[in-house]
Amino acid sequence: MKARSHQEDEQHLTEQLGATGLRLTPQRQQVYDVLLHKRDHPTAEEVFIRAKKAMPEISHATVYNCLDALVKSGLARQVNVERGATRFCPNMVEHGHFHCSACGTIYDVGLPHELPCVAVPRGFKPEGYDVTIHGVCADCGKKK
Amino acid sequence: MKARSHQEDEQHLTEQLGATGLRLTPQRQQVYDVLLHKRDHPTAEEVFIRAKKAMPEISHATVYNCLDALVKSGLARQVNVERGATRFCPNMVEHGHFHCSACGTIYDVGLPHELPCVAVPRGFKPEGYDVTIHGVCADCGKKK
DNA sequence: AAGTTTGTTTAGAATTATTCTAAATCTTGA
DNA sequence: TCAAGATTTAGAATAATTCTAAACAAACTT
Repeated sequence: MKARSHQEDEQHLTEQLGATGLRLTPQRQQVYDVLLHKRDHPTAEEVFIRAKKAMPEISHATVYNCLDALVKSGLARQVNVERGATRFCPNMVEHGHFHCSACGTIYDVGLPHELPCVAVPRGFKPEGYDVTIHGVCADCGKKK
Repeated sequence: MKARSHQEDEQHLTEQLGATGLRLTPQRQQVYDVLLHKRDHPTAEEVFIRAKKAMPEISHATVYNCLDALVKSGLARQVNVERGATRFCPNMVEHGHFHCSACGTIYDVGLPHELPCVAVPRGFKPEGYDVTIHGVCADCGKKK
């Protein structure tokens, strides 16, 4: 993975948001930092809690707004693996998610490159796809 | 698709539920009928509304309970394509979902058979997977 | 068949997740 | 500097789901 300097990071954010007609604000920066810092697919609520540590005045609605802004500009993805809160993932490299039904953890997993050839009906325009694998992770498999 | 008689249908339900330690109740039958009748990936709320037509006394909690029972016994699948209510699908044949970002409709789509070879890390036990394709459906593509 | 256990349903309360609202603040450009 | 548009905020409102305790129902015991 290519490491980016803080400078470059900010530039990247500004560009991606800008391309969608959105501004880079301290709140959006902060929310993005939270996603990058611990890539455990947090819910909006979890992002809110973490963001508040560095920015106590940030509000609930703003976190939702920021997350939406990041998703719209291609800086993060929504992850819906089960009933309940949507989760967020800043990994924009093509990958799937492994959801452990025992501990609930979501792991990023690689995908074969042939996947995009799913047969969508004539006239349908695919723009992206999500793959979720359900099962039991190595840790939970052992514990049992 | 193999058509099943009402008789056979009931037997199938009883068996599948039974294997999970659950009983076939009129409510579960009704909820399953609703799913089979209109396969448009309804939310629990929509199932509730439809089920009430034939069974006015059925409660909200029961619909959730029944849907969970059906999912646990392999008679239906949960479908989570975006933020918001979980949807349900009685099609247990391997397939993916195409989610139209314009109209919100979810279509069942075929999947290539090679898919299961996704590379899960050593020790992980995959039990099933979901594929969702996001994009614009044929109808919405035209309208624009 | 009566009693017991276990599973299921019910209404409604409670909780969780998300969106909305209106006012305040900030940015940008004229 | 002023106006327009974007963003944030607190809190209210709504939506989605789960919980609770009581009533029912089916299956199991004796």
